[in-house]
Amino acid sequence: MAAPVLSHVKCADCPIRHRAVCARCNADELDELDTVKYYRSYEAGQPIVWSGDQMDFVGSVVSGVATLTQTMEDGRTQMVGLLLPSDFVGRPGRDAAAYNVVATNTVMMCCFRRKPFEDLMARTPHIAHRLLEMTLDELDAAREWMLVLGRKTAREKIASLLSIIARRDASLENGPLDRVEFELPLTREAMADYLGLTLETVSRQVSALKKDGVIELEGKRHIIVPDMSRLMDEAGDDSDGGYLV
Amino acid sequence: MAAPVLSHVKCADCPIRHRAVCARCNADELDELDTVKYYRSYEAGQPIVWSGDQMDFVGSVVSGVATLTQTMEDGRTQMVGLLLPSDFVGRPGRDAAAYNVVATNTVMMCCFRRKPFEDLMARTPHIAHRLLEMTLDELDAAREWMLVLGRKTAREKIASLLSIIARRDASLENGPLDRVEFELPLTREAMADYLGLTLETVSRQVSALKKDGVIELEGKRHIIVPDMSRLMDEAGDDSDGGYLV
DNA sequence: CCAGGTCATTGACCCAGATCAATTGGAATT
DNA sequence: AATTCCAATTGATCTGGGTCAATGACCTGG
Repeated sequence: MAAPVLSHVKCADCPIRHRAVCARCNADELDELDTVKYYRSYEAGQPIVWSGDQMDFVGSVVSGVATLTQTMEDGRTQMVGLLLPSDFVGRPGRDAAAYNVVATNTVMMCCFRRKPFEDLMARTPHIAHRLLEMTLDELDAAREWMLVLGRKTAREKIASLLSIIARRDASLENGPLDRVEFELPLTREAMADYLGLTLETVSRQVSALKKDGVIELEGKRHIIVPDMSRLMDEAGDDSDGGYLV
Repeated sequence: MAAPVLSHVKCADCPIRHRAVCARCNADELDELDTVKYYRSYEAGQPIVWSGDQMDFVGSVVSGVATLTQTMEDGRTQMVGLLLPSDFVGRPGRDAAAYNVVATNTVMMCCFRRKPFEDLMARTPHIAHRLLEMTLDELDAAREWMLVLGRKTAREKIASLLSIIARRDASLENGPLDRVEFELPLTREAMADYLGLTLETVSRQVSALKKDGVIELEGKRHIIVPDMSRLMDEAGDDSDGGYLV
């Protein structure tokens, strides 16, 4: 996991360097943010924010993976976003969280108190502009996912999820795109919640993809994709973008 | 359909007064926009923009209804948004459209050429800020819809859709919230595409809701909801927001 | 007033994925 | 090595919604 390209960013302690927030910020602006910045880590399974809670910070994921979920009273839950390192958390201008954010493994967050962040945002067009950009990306991802949820078969859904994670992972290393290898950051149940399936169906379809040689498993979580284009075919994916919230 | 509250907006010709774009703009800014503004109407079924096309304008829907859809190569299609009067179309900063936008009936659009609009946006924080706000609303709507697509039954899906349209419509008139009456702006097929169902299932579930007295039909498109809270119950909806893209 | 077209309803049957239930396989604890 | 625990697999069965097909209900134009 080499450091991404984006540089000239002041937040020196963050390995990911706030790709999300700071890509176009200059040092002065970041100095200001540094004064209200803090780090916090969360254990696997621990809630980071809960739907309806007052949200007093925004920030980005430094390491680990967190999920964004929505729940009905009867317990049915749907994941609406997956937060990987460098992803931004929080909705400037809104004070209550709309979703549950839960750490799936040990998560390190780099947080800014919301008020100062919003003040800074109001004064520096760069940041506001960058945030709009990011929000549009998330919107695209959400809408791409609507197609997955509404119209794809279970097998295609699994392939779509694996393909998104693989591509996202592969963009960090930058080897050739045919063979990709990665650690699944989700339990079968979490995958099911993302895909609108049951965990049994997820398990069956993963086994089926393995039997058909589309993927290889090492243990239960380590996935090897011998041929990315094959996987993307299985996903029924014409998209080349590959966003992920 | 009385004119909404938002005022002090220069775009005099638009009945809806650009709630979306201009809520906080002052006259000077709007004068500038007026010089690059034009109107265009589209007939039922006519594409407004096509996925992948160069998008040279942004704008808002003045009247009529349009759909935002995504399609797979084999023809499966998923609606990812419904555009009602006052909704904004276009993604500032992106030059290619990501979805198909199609008029479902006669649609009047008020458009701004994209370049001048973006220039204005870069100079006036209000507009950028408002746009971020709107995009966050759309993101919430998309994510709410992910729950509908992933976890709700066919009956709940129909109830969710009717409830969203009814609430959106009812907020324009402002009678009591128990009895609501409105014209469905979608064919059964379009509803199916929104809900990730087939048109037959949509038809069956609409009939079922009618048989159970949750809704009444007058013709095929005119819906009467005698008791909104009943309908929202059927939708399994705890949300009070009721966003719609 | 009838012909043809579009949109919607309804029925009969089927299947992908849900549900219920038993088992396996590690990893951690004792 | 035995015990617990939890994630995951696998099997058997059921069902909600898909599929295929026929019919109805309006329109619009001739």
